[in-house]
Amino acid sequence: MTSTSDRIEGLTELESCVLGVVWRRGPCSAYVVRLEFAHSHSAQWSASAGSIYPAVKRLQGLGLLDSTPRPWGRRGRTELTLTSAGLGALRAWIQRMDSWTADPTSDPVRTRLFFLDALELDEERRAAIRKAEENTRSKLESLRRHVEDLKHASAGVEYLAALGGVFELEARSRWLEAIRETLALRPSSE
Amino acid sequence: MTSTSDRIEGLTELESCVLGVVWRRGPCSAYVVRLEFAHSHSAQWSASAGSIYPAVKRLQGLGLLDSTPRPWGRRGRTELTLTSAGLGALRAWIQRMDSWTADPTSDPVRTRLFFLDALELDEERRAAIRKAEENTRSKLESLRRHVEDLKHASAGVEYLAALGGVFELEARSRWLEAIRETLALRPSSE
DNA sequence: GGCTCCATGTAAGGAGTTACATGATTCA
DNA sequence: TGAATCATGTAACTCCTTACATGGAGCC
Repeated sequence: MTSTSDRIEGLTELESCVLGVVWRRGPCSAYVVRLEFAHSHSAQWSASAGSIYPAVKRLQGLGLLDSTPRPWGRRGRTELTLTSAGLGALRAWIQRMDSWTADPTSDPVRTRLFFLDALELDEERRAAIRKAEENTRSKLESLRRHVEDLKHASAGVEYLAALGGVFELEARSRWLEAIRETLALRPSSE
Repeated sequence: MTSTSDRIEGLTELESCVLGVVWRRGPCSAYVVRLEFAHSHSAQWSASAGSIYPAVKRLQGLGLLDSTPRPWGRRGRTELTLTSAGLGALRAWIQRMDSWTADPTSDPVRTRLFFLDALELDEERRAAIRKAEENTRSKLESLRRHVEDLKHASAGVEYLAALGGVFELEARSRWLEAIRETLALRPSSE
């Protein structure tokens, strides 16, 4: 038996984020939600129409979002608003802060380095690490710019949250550096 | 047109990891691969039979894994080995180190805190952050133990890679602390 | 003999992806 | 008027999830 309240407690991350975006951007179209996801600096979601529109539909079905049609051209557009149940679901999602959320995230760089010894030559290993360091450095630069923008837009919690990404990438940088230095001490396989 | 080589370049993270586990554990059964995933400290995959066995089948179909039946009871069991194409695919996957891998990961804690202001009271916000800090601290403890074990097992690169998780959780800890302190300075909404 | 792991799957369902389709608006 | 962009979808497909089924091995 799956009740509606079970379903609401088990919203996917994407569904919950949609609620959050509608909460923040006030009444807005699904397209605006889509852009918000597209502008996010994380690689998790593609923000494809094929994920957002169905998610919005599901949330409407659960009574968490309302849609009110606004005249616009001949087709009109629909504005989404949070229902009070939707606001409740968003708050519950934040407050529940399930314990699994604190697990180390699955970092694709870490995943690859886990199997680094499968490469043949030390030089290849060093090259892989260098590439990871360069990628991380360049992402860090653009993320820092983005976070500065948020800061100056006095975006409050939005800025503080985004700062988490900077902390993460800085930590990854230091970790890669540590690995590079440790490997340099290791007897070479070449 | 989707050629076989396209498919091999586009292996999912899970498929590539399966190759990696078979590479590391030598000839082994799909069940061993499953356990390896189950013991992983990241929350990404459930290591369900329904994901591993089909993934192994796909990798066999692509010629990246070989399976050789070994007698065992009446049903026998199958041992998986990497083909040379499989080893090549694993190495290519590591070396490609696609640039998206360096994006900030999608951290569920960060995602939630992004919408922290949707909560009504400052006390609720503080409670949410405290919970995140406690969760992170407890995960960090068990992860540190696990990493120490790897170190003493002289697991080389395995240890260095796992260390990345520790760096990540430590960074999250510091970030949460910074947020908590910043919020304490903010004019209260209560 | 029964209970609990070990081990290997399958079936149904759901969510997200890519790719396509369509129409309206804006601007050069 | 043609191109680009805004805006809203749909269809097919793939992978992962949950839940179930099965069957042997080891142990009390």
